Amino acid sequence: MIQITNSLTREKEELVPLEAGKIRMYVCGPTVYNFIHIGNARPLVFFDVVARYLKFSGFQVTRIMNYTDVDDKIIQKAKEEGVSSDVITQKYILEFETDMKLLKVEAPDVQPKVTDHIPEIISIIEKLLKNGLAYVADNGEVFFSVRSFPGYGKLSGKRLDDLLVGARVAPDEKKRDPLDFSLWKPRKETSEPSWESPWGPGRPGWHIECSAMSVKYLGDTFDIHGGGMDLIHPHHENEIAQSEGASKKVFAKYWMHNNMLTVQSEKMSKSLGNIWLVREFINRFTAEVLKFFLLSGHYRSTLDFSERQVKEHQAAIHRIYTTLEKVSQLETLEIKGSSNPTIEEQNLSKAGTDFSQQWRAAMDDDFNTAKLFGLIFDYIRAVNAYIDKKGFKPSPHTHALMQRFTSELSQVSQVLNLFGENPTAFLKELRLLFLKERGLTEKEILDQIEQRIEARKSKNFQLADDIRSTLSAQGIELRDKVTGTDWDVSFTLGS
RNA sequence: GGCGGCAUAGCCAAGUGGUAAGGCAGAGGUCUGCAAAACCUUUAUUCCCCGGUUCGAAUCCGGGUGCCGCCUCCA
Repeated sequence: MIQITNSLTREKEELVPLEAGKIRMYVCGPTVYNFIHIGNARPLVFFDVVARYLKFSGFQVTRIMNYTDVDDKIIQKAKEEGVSSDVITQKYILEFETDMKLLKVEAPDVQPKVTDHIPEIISIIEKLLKNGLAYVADNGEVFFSVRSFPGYGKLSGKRLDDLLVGARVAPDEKKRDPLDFSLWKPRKETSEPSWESPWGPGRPGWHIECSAMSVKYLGDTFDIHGGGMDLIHPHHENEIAQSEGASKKVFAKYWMHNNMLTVQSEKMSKSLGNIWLVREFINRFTAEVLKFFLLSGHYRSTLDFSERQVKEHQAAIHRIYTTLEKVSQLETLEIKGSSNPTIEEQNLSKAGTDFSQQWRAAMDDDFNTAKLFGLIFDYIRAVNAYIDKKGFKPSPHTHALMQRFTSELSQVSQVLNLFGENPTAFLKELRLLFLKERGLTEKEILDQIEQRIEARKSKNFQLADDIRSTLSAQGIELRDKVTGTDWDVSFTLGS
């Protein structure tokens, strides 16, 4: 049984699909006028995981995420750059797709654009007018009449009279009530994108697009609507008013909202200027580290970003991949014969059984990825304890135990979209990125290692140790093995 | 002013009535020429404060304090 916290009821509820075996979900997508930052990536990564887990649990999932490609900000940016809005939106849709690929996040089933759905939008507005929930102002602007919709405020818990006191509601003499919001905006300048409508040339308001596109692809009522918590009011509240006002049916059954990413306790946002672009982060630290970070806390909690946290997560993910690499080497080694499993082997087998059951339970419980991470580390410790026990020799059971581990992790990987890289290649990438961060080259390190090998041959341990400690101070750790000296990086140095 | 969220170790973080997961950092040990990785042990008598309910509360209730978000574009 999967439970999700429904923002609408503020309760954790059992997920019961409207249609057996199927889940239809809609998540608000980007306004395409800029590069996305890692705060924007949180819902992209999280709702991808939601969809993946639902599929993993046997549901057929349809997921829609829109592109908002008509908007004041786009028009403004187009003006600034002296180009048409299309130029801006086409560019940033491509950039968004690039970022999604860098993140290795699966694309939703449909990514509709507002500009391709003007007839649908007009048709909803007409329904709202017919139902007495909207009105046309003298200049051709169409407004939604908030006070005519009795359920207004049910998602955000806000009351209309309280909102008025907020004093930040823009006064506008065309509106019958200051809280009414725009469904259709008349064209101001011919250079603006506009479409013909029964109310003259113009363009849709912000909220109506999501109502029109969700209904088109998912029907009047669908299962899950997701987005960031900052969209609850007014965006999602208005979507409910429009959709339910037009169809007279329940809009979305479950509302899921991810919390914000903060920097020093302040929301990461374009307006505050404290952003890290997705591509910058990935180029420096990999998509794995970003996704690990974004899923390391529960989705309903704020997540604070700092460079220190990045290092800690790098160290954590390095630990996971180091174990995966060790295991992959043992996994190929099959020993024939028979023997009774040792106590260690029985324990590891049980750890696998526990893990298999517990990680699903964690995900069933409102997608608790943070708890799942804890379980992974438990399992990893059990595996390391077995492999690295003094005097360890592979037995006829080793192969199966390692395969079990790999197969459990690969199932988790399917769901979290993490830990699926080739361990050796990924660890190498981490090492090289680490060197790049610090302006070091692999050759410098290999040269140092050569010198140290010479020093050790001549029993000059003083020099050998000096080389080691110099490298160590730079975050490079040397490992002497029978086969030679390897090097690796230490992420939390200096923190 | 209204609505909502959060407060758990040095840092991050899970945990919604049964006696504090996990990661990072720290300490001691095993291993090692010295190290590293890995493992073992250890690090919060206590979960912002004050009351209450209960055999029992980080978890429920009441009252404070602090931080954040939304009410304007924001994921």
